[in-house]
Amino acid sequence: MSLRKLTGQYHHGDLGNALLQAASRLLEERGVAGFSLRDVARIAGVSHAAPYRHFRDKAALLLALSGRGFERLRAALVEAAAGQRGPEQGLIEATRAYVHKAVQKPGMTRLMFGGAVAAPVNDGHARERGMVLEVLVGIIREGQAVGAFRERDPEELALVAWSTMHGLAMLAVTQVLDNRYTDTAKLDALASSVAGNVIYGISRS
Amino acid sequence: MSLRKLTGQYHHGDLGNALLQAASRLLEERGVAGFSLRDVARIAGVSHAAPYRHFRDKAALLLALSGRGFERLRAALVEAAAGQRGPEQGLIEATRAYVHKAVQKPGMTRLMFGGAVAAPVNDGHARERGMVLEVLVGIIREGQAVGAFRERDPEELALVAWSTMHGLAMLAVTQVLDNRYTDTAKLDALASSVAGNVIYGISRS
DNA sequence: GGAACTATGTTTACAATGTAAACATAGTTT
DNA sequence: AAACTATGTTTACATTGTAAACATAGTTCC
Repeated sequence: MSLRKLTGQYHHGDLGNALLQAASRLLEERGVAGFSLRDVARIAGVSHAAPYRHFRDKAALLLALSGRGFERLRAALVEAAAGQRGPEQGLIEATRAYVHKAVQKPGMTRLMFGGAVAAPVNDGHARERGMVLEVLVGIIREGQAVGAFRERDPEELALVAWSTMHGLAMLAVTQVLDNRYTDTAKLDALASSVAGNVIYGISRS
Repeated sequence: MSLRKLTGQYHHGDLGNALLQAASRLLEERGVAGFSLRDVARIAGVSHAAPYRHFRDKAALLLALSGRGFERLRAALVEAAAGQRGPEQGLIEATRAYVHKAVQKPGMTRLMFGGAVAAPVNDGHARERGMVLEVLVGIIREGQAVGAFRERDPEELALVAWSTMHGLAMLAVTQVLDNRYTDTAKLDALASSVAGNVIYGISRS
């Protein structure tokens, strides 16, 4: 394919990505509920049936989109945890990043974890989710190696950590934390606090 | 109104509740995504427009439904925590109940926390949600009174607990805990473990 | 006891959506 | 350049949410 036709002619050039980008925007603007394929096509400036050349159906597009979400989440965790003093600090930073990312893209978060879309989106990404967990397992293992964390099944400890950060993130996204924690700074502080609590729990002695 | 006409005549007798019940069933069977008002009406055996005499629109029905969900969740927590040895055990039981209830009714859980439906459902129930939190705050306060839990803002500690149980519940519902924890007993054990960890964290000394 | 009133259902109608099918056009390959 | 393939567009249709007009059953008031 040639370079993108900026003149917007018959062939778009890179519609697949353009659609995903438009979908991402729409997702944040109107939420999972008010999300329509035809609007995505409209935003991308193509006919309403054009998306079907790139995605089998609506669910497939959303599946692809949430796939990106998982990958980015994983990357954010890795980046946050990397280069910290120790595993404890790494876990705290990961928690903050997790919550921050969720709140920053609530539409995406709901798509990924809300179960708003039919089966394919929920069942898919088993591997991607596994990779998110792997990051946490890695941190736990590190902590155990240094003698900071309790010696128990690393995956179970990782699930404890994941549950906590995930729960806070979801509560925040679902606006359960009304008023008091809408402020980013306060939410961030709460995230640290929550992470600290996990660490207390899984620490040795 | 007279007793319900079992003959299923023109006037149903108690359509409002029948609709909610049908909706609940449909929600679990097809998920939030494949949920249609017309199907609800079909199940209830009335015309597709009949629901509009009881709910302003689809969102209103779902709002009412999730309202019930919150109330039942609250009740389940209270019941689980009541009559336990101490606040610690109470918190553990509450956590188990929370996760259990979520997994038992995944459709409802997704409705309540998934953000799958437009604004009204998400923004509504601020009070109901607050009442769920209140139960946890109560347990925390109790624990502090007995000297078991650390002296910090009870609401913050309650949020720590809520985050953890909520996170585990959501991960389970979203089927992130593949294979290993699909077994109810194993999930239950994980819930206890997770609760135990929270308690370690918020315990005194 | 019937007449007006109100609550509750039904039918009809319509716009938006997801998706399939037939058609069109542009790049690519031979 | 001719055939092929990938990528868009149009047209068509079933499903949905919802409004409007109509129908019927309970209720209330004389």
